[in-house]
Amino acid sequence: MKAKLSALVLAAAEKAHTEGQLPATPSADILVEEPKSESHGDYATNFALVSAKQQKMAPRKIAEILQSHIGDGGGAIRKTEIAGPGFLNFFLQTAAWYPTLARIHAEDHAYGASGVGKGERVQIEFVSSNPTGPLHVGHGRGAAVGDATANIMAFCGFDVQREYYINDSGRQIHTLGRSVYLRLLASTGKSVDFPEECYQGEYIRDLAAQVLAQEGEHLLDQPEADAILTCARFAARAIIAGIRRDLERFGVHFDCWFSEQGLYDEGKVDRSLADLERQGKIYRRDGAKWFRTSDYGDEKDRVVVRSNGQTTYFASDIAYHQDKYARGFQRVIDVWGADHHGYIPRMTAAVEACGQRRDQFQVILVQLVNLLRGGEPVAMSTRAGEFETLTDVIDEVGSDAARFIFLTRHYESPLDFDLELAKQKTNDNPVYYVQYVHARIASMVRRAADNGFTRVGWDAALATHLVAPEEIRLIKLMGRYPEVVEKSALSMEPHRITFFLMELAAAFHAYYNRHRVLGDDPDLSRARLLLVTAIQMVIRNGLTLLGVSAPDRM
RNA sequence: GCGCCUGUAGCUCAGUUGGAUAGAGCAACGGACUUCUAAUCCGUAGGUCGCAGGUUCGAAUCCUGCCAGGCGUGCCA
Repeated sequence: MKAKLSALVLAAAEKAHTEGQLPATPSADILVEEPKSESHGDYATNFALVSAKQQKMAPRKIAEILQSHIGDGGGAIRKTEIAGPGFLNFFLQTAAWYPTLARIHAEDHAYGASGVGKGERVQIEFVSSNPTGPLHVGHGRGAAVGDATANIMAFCGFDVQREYYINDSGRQIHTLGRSVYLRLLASTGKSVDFPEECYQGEYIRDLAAQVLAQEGEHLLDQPEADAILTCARFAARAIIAGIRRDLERFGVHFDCWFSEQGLYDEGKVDRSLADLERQGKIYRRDGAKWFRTSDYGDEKDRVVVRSNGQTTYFASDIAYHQDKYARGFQRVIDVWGADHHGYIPRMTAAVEACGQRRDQFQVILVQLVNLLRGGEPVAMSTRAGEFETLTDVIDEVGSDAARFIFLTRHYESPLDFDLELAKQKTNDNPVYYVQYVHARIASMVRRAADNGFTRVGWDAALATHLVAPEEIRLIKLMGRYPEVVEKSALSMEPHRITFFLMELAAAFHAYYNRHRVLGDDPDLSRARLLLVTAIQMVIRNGLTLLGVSAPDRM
């Protein structure tokens, strides 16, 4: 409808220009938008205001000329009105809204989908938590944001791959192995010092018991270095398996689990460093090797090989990102915790130095989660082992509530996650508010079937019974959904869909309380069933993109 | 010091990418269950959009400078 009006406005302006009423050729980017207030019509254009300078004419005068050429849009426009400084407002015929409803019924599960992504190959890498302990709530937010973004982009025609990068190499894996080994020694009765830098959580003791059960007593007779390596490999594998389980529970599936160690094993890190060194992008200083990231906008150069010969994480990250582009992704999106933001300039620099455009690398920086219980902060420290794990939170509040709450805020703002609030099945908790719409309508459909209203398909004649202002408002609102999804995909902001769903839910609940769907008039009842089942489809489609279920009963 | 993020109603947050009179939820107050699910709805009240300039027909939105909070700033990961 919006596009149709834009075309109409442009045609009118061109006609006026041809007839000599407008001096300049009208530019093509005509903006038609929905005014906030209904008194300003269903749609409005600011063409007259925007083009006043170009046309050298008063905005209201331009609007008048435009108005005289607009016509009735093939019967869709009831009236036009010039208002304020020069807006041209459109008031549509009631019947102009029915095609929107027809479209929802026709497209059903696909309503809201589009092809704006044009098949662009995009990779979204998210969570990528180090395999040294279970996922906590912060990772949950990254998982919800990454997964929903991937869903939404895929729905909009992007070719999306989800990836998890496993940091299974380097010092913290060694620390993990050492932590398990020391707990293992302690469990055999030896008195050992357990250093502060080791992982303190209870799960380390469990892993120690498991590795002992699998490897047997001879593990203790091995040289310490070998035993630690065994423990490290065992623990990392077990923790990754646990992470994978937690994510499955959370409804998150990855297409690819990518191993950092694999990059080393295949020589990709060495090759990448050698290439860059040959190109003069890496140099030696103070016994270390430095990458010239400052040539690409970073504030200073960064070490890739330390003077002790060990590579830094940055080195493998460079090789890793090169590998992503080598696999054919046109755009790479990394979802990181906000505490990594200092890493963005150097990673962007590295991507550019390796021959990609800056805009082919994007970072979604997810702000921190403050976990609360009844308003009181819950301590979260991995080292002290007293953190709330994601799986505990899912146990307590459920996957749906957790995912929805993670997506009720722009990812750039910090989030207070209150466990008590998330559990409440009241209107404090927006997830149930939205799901309730779906369940209520499902219940109505069941009731309708009992009363002999077999589920009716789309029927244009029947739809003309929908004339109440609330009904038109609902259709209009649903008509906006495809645009919301598209903007959500292009800006990578899933919360837009969450807020849209809450708005649609509010409009539905208000309608429900005011109008009876299943009443004495069979045609009216059938017409209203057409309306509410469309709402049900839109709610379900939106919840699905967010990774939240749409229940038939609550 | 420098960099990134944030600042909107008592609280938690939206704000259609520069539009008209800035919106929700919670909390407060007053109402609606003999009803298709009250996990709901209706109403009242609540604002110097951090502050000061600038850009223009028009600014919560863009630019500059301040103020406040969070995070970062390693040959750590």
